[in-house]
Amino acid sequence: MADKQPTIKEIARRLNISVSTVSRALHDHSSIGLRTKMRVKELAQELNYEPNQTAIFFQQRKTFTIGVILPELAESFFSSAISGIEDVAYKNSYTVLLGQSHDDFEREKQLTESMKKHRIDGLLVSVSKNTHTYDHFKLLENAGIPVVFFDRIPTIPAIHYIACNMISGTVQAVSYLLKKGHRVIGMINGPENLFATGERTDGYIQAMQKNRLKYDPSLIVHSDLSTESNFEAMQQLINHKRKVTAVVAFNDYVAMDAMHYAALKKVEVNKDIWFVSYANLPMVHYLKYQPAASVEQFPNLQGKKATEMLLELLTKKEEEGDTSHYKIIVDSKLVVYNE
Amino acid sequence: MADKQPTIKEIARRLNISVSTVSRALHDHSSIGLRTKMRVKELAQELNYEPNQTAIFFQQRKTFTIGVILPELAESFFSSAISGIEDVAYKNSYTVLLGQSHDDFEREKQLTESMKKHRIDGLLVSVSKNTHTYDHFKLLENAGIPVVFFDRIPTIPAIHYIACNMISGTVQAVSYLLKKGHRVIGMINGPENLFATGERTDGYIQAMQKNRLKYDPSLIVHSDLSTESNFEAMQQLINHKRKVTAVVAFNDYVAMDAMHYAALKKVEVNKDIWFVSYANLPMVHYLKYQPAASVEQFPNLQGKKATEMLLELLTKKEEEGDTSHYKIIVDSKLVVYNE
DNA sequence: CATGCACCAGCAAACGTTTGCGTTATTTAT
DNA sequence: ATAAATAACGCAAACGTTTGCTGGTGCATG
Repeated sequence: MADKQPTIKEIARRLNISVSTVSRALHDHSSIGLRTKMRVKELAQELNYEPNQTAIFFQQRKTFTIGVILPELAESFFSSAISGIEDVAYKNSYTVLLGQSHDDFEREKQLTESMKKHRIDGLLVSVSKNTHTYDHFKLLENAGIPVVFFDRIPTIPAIHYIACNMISGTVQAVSYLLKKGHRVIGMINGPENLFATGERTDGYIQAMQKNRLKYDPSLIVHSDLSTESNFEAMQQLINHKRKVTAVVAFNDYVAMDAMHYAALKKVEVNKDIWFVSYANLPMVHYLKYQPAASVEQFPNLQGKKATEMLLELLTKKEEEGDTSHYKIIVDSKLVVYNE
Repeated sequence: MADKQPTIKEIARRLNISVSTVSRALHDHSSIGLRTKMRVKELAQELNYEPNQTAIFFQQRKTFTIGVILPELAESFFSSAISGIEDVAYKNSYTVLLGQSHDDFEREKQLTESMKKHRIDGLLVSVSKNTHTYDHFKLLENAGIPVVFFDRIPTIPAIHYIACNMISGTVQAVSYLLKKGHRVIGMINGPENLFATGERTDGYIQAMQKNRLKYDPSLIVHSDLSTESNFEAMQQLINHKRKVTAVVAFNDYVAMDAMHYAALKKVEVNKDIWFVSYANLPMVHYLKYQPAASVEQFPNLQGKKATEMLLELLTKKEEEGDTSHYKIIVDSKLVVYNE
């Protein structure tokens, strides 16, 4: 076992021809005679020759590998995304190098370093919650490695990104509730430093304006997304001086906690109070308390688009010069459950 | 921007010394004087030198990369597993190359090929449902690339693997139900060709024997895991000539379907009929109908252990000779929900 | 004063491929 | 027939590192 892998050299030696000829023969280069091509290919087959990719990577200064850094693989949003990423990469015979930051800024930095060393051709990243500086990404770009951000994108200019516009979905969500007759709509929003939090707020306000209703800031409460914090937020809404009959929750987990808390306080879900949330979960239908609708963020699609964007950048790069930045926004969309 | 990456050569040129000296200086080799070391390191720092890993990989015939092939990243079981894998790999400064087979045998083969070309140091794999031959893995091993199987393991000898023993958990599950007074316990099992299906059956039988009860094969029905099939299976159990008061479901999804179907048929869950399932899901607590208990399979742990095993094999390899095969079985464990 | 021994540093090969250019036959056009 | 074009292949450099071996100092030892 463990035979030495045959090399191009070996083939050349056996056939008494030069390595360059073998190489060209294997690549169907036009300057090699049909006879020799055949002989080379046959022997290659016979010896089970496989080109040494590491040698090729080295020689070509290209690895056909894209790095992916995201916060947490176990989160269903990201695992859907990576699934889409891998699919597109695979179809284009690229390979995926993986790293999770666990929302740790330092680890994110280390990962970018490590990936740079691995000479990835490009990077896909969804930044950690604690990322506050972006030099580590700039470093990659300066080294000619394009970076595409997805979903969690930094608030800096001159980057490529694809993100989901939470505003549209939020507008739809709030409008849906308004149409159902709700007038006092609460929102359990996320941590204030998150981009996605701001978008939800904007969407809420826009929807109110569109319907010529007054916006009451006290109806938007914030949670750090822990269960306790979610409970607390829900408590605030229940105790609000106005009677809140509907709640837009930051995501499904928050919604589940909120609904749970409401039930505890004898506020009946889908009777006294209604919920709309953002879809991270595939199995809302099996839940004890179901939100009436949920905003879909298309993680798989985002992953795919991001990868396509990156691959595009990789081919464009050869042609140089272009300094424009790609931005794609996919609209989120409200999915109303047929109760 | 896009400065040419400085090389060891460049440093040598600037310092008027040889490349070998620079290389050794950077590695703190004992045969280099302190003075030169300092000079080299300073300049390296200044130029922002980074060793070209692809060159090193090539030169050392080692990539510090492990491949991971699994069926479906979006499945929570596997995303937990990969999360554990990445963690251990990262801690040991290994890198993870990713591929999903989508339970497609051909794609699995292609992935192993691709990974072999990438010269991964080792492979972690959970085989696809349709994998019926294993030559593609043997090929890797013959090339000196160790393969460790996890969770979904082939039924062939002489392999390294880590798997979860479903028997123990199943015995616990059935025993639990027996202790609760149930005497007619149904089981919705999976496709018959799956290893995990057999183990569940075995566990069921063992538990019955242990309690000196007669085993009734007609109480075990099979599903292909689709919702329709799950419904059908549940129907069979409900219509069974004996009155089934408890059901062990293949996994949480199956359980959810089964419970849903039971409810539709006016068989009240956790009153007329009780469920135990296998935990793929983190949020059973939020479900409308909850199983009374669930068998934990520790995907994250399996991933970790598998990676540790692989890394161990990688270091052992240097010492050669050892042809033994590692096997680790982690026991599954029943988690009873405090209703 | 010669010998030996640390100590430092350089030379060159090697890893496996690709590719620009040069060389030799062979064919084609004039 | 002769120059010119073409076909088929080889030479050697290059990609960036590591590493075995060799060589040259300076210094203490015999």
